[in-house]
Amino acid sequence: MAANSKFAVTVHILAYLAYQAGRPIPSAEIARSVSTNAVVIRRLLSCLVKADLVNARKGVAGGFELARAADTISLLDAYHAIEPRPSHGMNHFSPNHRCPVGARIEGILTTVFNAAQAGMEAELARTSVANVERLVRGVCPNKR
Amino acid sequence: MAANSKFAVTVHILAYLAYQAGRPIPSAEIARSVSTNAVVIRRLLSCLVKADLVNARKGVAGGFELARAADTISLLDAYHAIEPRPSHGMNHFSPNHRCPVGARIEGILTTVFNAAQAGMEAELARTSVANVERLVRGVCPNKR
DNA sequence: CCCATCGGTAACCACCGTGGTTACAGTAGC
DNA sequence: GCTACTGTAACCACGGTGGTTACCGATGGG
Repeated sequence: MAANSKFAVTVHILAYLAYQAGRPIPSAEIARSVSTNAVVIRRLLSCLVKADLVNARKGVAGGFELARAADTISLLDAYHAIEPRPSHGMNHFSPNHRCPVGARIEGILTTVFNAAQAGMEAELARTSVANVERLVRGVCPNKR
Repeated sequence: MAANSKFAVTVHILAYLAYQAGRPIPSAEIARSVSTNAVVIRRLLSCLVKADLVNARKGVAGGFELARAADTISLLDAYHAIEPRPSHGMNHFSPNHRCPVGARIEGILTTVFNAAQAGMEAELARTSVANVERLVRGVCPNKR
């Protein structure tokens, strides 16, 4: 997954849990909706559980449920749950420090990337799982 | 490159061209500053030339130069030059359309991603190559 | 109890994007 | 024509990641 596919599937999962709220949903059922393997779903749900966005119940008739009301879970919460620290691709980048440009560019790029990231995250924060659910239901989008 | 490393190197290139303005810079010299191979640099510069951000001159004493003043080239211009259409990782994502959630989620995600992308791009647009060059020189950042 | 159902993970494979490298054709100036 | 460049193609190696199988542990119903 291009790092965004993970996020796309995650939002799909949360929307599904919101849409089918009221009972525990097994990973196999979500996998059918996403058209992928149940393990892929559980891998992502494992992150969501660790971030306290979702509760898991094992055993017969177990499954997953949203841990809070859908309108208190933003897509930014989901993003942070599965993408802990955006590496910005700077790992493969170690310029020549003997060059005046190479010596300073790293810090500058970090600042630029942080700003860009913040801009993106601000947008993600504006949409909640409840918003997505309403869109799925086809009713008024009602952003915010 | 994690898709951002390309961008990191691109900004480095542009900053270098601005810093060393006044003469054509061969790719080998930039490669030394970035600590990578000259072909990698030329690959990216090829995109920048196609986007009319940079001019290339072949032959002896040839090299690359900024095509416009550094303060008229934003980092967003650079981003668009090397990342034409952000696929959002949605290529690997084809949910089950027989499920009400799967049927609608794709369009919703596209909207969400576009908004997030717009937020990021708005931030990139706020910084010009001249800003980066000034930061490299260590003088007043003077954003915008 | 025991068994069916479910989450949680490890292990492995295949694929793809991409950085690095070599090679070579084309071009421009001396 | 020689030399110093760009512009690409071709190839390899590596890492990230989606897909799959397998197995352990937990839970609750009979």
